[in-house]
Amino acid sequence: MNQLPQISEAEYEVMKVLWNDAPISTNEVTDKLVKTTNWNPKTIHTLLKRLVQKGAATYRKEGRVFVYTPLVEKKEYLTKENDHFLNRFYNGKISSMVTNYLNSDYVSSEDLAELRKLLLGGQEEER
Amino acid sequence: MNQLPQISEAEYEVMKVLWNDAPISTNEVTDKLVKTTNWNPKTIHTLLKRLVQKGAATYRKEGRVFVYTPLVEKKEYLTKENDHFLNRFYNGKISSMVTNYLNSDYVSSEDLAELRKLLLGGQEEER
DNA sequence: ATATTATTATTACAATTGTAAGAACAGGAG
DNA sequence: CTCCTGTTCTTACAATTGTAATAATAATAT
Repeated sequence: MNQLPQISEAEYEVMKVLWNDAPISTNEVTDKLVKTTNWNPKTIHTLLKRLVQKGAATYRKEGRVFVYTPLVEKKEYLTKENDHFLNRFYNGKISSMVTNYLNSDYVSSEDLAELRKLLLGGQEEER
Repeated sequence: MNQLPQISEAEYEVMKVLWNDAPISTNEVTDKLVKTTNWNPKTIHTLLKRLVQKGAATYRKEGRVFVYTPLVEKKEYLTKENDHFLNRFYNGKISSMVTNYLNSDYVSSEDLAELRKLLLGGQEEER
């Protein structure tokens, strides 16, 4: 059924905007990303177009302007990327990743505390 | 000083062999990878060569054969990839990643149990 | 109606990657 | 010494990606 399209790193930044604010016009997307990146608006247009080609997003004409909506779900996409990452580097086990992290002096202690809370307390929050 | 080279996904599979078994000859690398992948030996040669070009590995002639050794450390490389991944998808927070995981019915319960143990018990193992 | 402007569409181009094939060369077999 | 063969070196080539520039078109202002 699905087979999520492959979304590049730059394209993913655009998807984040769509996920947050869709339906959103070309110009709005551009404005947002020009602030958070150093991309030329033309570049952003290209990325939007590629996302549509790939089936990751769609648009409708609203007046003379295009308004975009994502077609792939963020959660589904993240799950795919998680899997891929863990399989590639940690044999599919998130615990191995965490182990590496614990040994690397690169976790902030808040992050770590939060992790503990998650795993001890109720892990059934829906949001 | 460092600036780790960028190692592609296929190249990374080769690096794993080097990390495990270096110093290791072209043919040994090839044999191993031919078993675990569906790559042509020629492809593996290309990958080895690219790794050397990139400075991720080096070799010495041993008789008429090349023997390879990694130049980048696995742990260092993993740390870099972790960071990159977490920044890209989870705002740098491993706890966010775990949250996503907990909500995704894709963690095995053993993996989860292990994770709990890690975070509760002593996290000061060196190996 | 026409010129200007805003928007979308087409084209560009180098680097990286996956995936090898073919050429060159060096050592061992005869 | 010459040929075969195993090993390394050079070249290939399409897809994807980052990063746009230029062209076409539609709407607006005059």
